[in-house]
Amino acid sequence: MPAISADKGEGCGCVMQYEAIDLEKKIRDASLRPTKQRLALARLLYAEGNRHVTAERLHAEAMEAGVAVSLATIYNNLHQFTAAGLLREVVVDSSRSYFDTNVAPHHHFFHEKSGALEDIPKSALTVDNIPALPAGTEVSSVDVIVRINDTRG
Amino acid sequence: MPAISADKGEGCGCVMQYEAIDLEKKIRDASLRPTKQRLALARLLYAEGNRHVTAERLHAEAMEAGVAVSLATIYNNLHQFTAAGLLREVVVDSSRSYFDTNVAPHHHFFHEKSGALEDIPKSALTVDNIPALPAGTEVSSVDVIVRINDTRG
DNA sequence: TTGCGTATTTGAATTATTATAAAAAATACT
DNA sequence: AGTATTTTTTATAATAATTCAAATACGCAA
Repeated sequence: MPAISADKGEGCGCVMQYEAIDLEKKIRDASLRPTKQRLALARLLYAEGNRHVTAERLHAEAMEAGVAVSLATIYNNLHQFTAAGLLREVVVDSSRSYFDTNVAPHHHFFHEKSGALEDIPKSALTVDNIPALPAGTEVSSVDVIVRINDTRG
Repeated sequence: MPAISADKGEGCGCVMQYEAIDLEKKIRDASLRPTKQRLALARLLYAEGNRHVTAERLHAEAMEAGVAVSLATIYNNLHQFTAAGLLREVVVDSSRSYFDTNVAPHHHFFHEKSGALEDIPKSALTVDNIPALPAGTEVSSVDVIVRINDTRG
């Protein structure tokens, strides 16, 4: 195996090169090692706009992209990214964890039937009059989930 | 074992009697049979004010109260009660399910460290300006979770 | 480059939950 | 009451999501 490999040979790679450097910096700044697996996952996560991903889904995408990573690695990295503020965990369904690449404060629509998540910008929704907190505590975050279903009637 | 037993012998039992009748009606109205186990669980759930319970916890309480119910029964009943509108499932932590005996619309404080849940009355908090929903969908519920932590600094 | 210490990866284990199938209990019918 | 029918319970197995700890690979210093 050559020290410097092209991974995916096709295309000019210019943009990928920029992305790669960008992502590598992102990872280094989080004091994580830019390993082949981690970079591949970062590429999948941050390639195009904001995403809501489950571990299972990311694993499938990695396999599909020809990167053989174990599920345990997926979980490790999702949690490390979350701890570093590169991802945010969204709890909507008690049976699985979703990770959101949008780490700015915002809320969510959750389509109960399909399991799909959609961002609601923070500015598009207001939460007011939060009552006094229990003594000795402070707000860590305010999560609003608007659960929606198909109209029927 | 006598046909009519007092279960817990101490005390006058008057209030318990009322409660028992009340709970039996509640269960019957949900088209469920008032079995010994189901009644015992209902008693534990609705004995005193609103509660937030996990399956594991309810099971422990049942055992402690001398009622031998299997974990499968706990899950069955929690789900049946939820389907009947007697309980509401609250998703705060993707690793376990909480069931809330308060089925009126309201929100929650969630203490991240201890895992404790506390109700916020619906009237004590306002959510406004929910943006337009995706086409063909309607709101099923709006859940607000105020995640809190111990003050430190 | 080589070797070392630590971060990372991964197969195996663990946990919460659900499914199954047979026995027990509750209700319905007569 | 006596019997049939249906619901419920439970032991056990199965599954899904997640975590653990041993083995590996990486990045750095010499």
